Amino acid sequence: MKGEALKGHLDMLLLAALTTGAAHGYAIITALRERSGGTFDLPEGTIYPALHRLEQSGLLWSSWNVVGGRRRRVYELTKRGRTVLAEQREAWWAFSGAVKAVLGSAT
Amino acid sequence: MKGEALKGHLDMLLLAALTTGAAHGYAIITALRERSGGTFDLPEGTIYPALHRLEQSGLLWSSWNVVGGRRRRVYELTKRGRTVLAEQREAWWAFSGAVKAVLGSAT
DNA sequence: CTTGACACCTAGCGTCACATAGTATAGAAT
DNA sequence: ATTCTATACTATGTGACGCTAGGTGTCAAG
Repeated sequence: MKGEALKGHLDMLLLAALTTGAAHGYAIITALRERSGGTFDLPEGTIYPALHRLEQSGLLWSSWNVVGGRRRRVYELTKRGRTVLAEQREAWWAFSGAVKAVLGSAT
Repeated sequence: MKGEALKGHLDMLLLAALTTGAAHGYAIITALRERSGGTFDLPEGTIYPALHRLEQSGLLWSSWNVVGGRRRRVYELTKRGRTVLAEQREAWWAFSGAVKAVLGSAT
């Protein structure tokens, strides 16, 4: 993973990572790394601001939670978050389909 | 198509559009629109600077050409352009595969 | 003689992933 | 005791780049 490939798709990935249930930032990083087979190994400076952005937009909500002396901010999808995720999923299929079409038109 | 979905993938699309042969900027816009079924309807302010960038990086070369009183700058892939395109293709498959994995892990 | 398709160019803007650095706890290692 | 690693979050700054918005000019059709 390099460059700006993620631009515009990160929000969708974060929302998608939360469909399986609430999670805190660090856990999301780990989950994305594992589910993507190591492709998405995102730095903290990428995901924390993104989570804040998503919460501010009303797509996530968070609550504090202390586990073993460590405080965690646990995020969960809002209803709007689910709706937006569905939209972004569709947009992703359109996008990736279009890319495939362009790439494939001259293999 | 909205947002920044294209970020980091535009170069690949432009290179891919030129695998079928030389073309000028305007024709590339049209080709991308058609091949993508209308999904990629890119403004001139997007593709012209991108083409300049690619030429400066040695992935394309261009020559002027006049057809019916209209001047066109015709672009063609360089050898390095083909190589880079191949790399970006692979990167795309890795990327889109990883996205699919994350999206799919909780349908 | 205006409209619209063709064909190119560039200055500047805004977004956003990422780098970087700092704070803090817990457990294991030395 | 101390250092290291993993966990966990915050804040600020930067740079790339797609896009907006403006400009130039040709040609055919109405």
